Amino acid sequence: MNVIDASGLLAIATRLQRLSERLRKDGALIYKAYGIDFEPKWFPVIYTLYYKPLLSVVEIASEIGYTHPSTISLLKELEKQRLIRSRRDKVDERKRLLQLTEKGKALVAQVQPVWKVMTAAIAEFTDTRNNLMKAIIEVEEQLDRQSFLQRAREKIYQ
Amino acid sequence: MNVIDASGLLAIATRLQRLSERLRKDGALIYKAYGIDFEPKWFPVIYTLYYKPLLSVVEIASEIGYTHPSTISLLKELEKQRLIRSRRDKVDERKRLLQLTEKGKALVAQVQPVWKVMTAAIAEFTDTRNNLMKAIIEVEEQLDRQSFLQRAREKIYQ
DNA sequence: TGGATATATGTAGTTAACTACGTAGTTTTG
DNA sequence: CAAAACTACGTAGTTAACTACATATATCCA
Repeated sequence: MNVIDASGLLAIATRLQRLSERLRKDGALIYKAYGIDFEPKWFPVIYTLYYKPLLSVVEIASEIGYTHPSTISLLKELEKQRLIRSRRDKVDERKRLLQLTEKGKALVAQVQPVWKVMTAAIAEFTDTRNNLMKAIIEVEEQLDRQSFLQRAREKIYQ
Repeated sequence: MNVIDASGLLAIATRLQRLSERLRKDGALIYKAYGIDFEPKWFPVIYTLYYKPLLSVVEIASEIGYTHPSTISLLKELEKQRLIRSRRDKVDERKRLLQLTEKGKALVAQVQPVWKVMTAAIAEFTDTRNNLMKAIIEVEEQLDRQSFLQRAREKIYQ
């Protein structure tokens, strides 16, 4: 047992990050194992545009929970891959509207079975006494109610 | 509800990362609120050297679960801050042994109460139906038994 | 109705992790 | 006991996120 794992709740951010990276790395290998040219980091944008086919840059950023500069660089990469394309919004000239190309839609069709397998695999290893996905949702709810910072501030005076 | 949150288990890596960053950011603000010059990223090394006072670069890297180049850059920063110091191992000249300086130990003494408050706050918002820390530990156990990749591979032929 | 404010996008630079590779010292082995 | 393999550390370069700032368009209000 290493010291960090033994530190209990204090290292929770580090452990969340470590688990995330572990899953992401295997995710990349799974796409490869299926012979599909798809990177895990593309998932949020592609998945979002599949279900909401025409969105602006800021709308996508908000959907996927990234900042807009991060989103822009993702979008650039996906446009270079010809998986998405954009056009100006006629009504609001500031906006650039993004959508999947035919190639992008074909890729989604190709990855659908992999997403199904992944979902099944994740369901398998997160089906433990304390369900990870539910725990995440519950903690986010708690934090929306009162943030980590606010809670810590309150405890100063106790 | 955004598309990513609605995607269920598929976006679990993204959501783990997002939660981690949310906690880390608030962590930084909490240290500041207490008027302590301490960055969340220092935690793994400082905490490890507090409990295991003399370790080599690779030993620290392994303890905190980072690669050794990442660890080296963290160590450089902490040496610059004069919170840790190093010396060659007399027995094995390849090794560099790290330890906390007096300043480093004093800083630990100073942050101890903050860590206590943080632990209490984290315990509070993770005390939900599905306990987040326990869920992480359980999932890591599952993955040690059989990785995400292996599980996905098995499902190809089903 | 035009000046102030807000919103949408974009660019530049930073950061904190990573991989790949190189060198030096230690251990193993034919 | 010397060559090969391994281990420890370090550097260079990459990546994927971020913040800060800039510009253009739209909206609001005095």
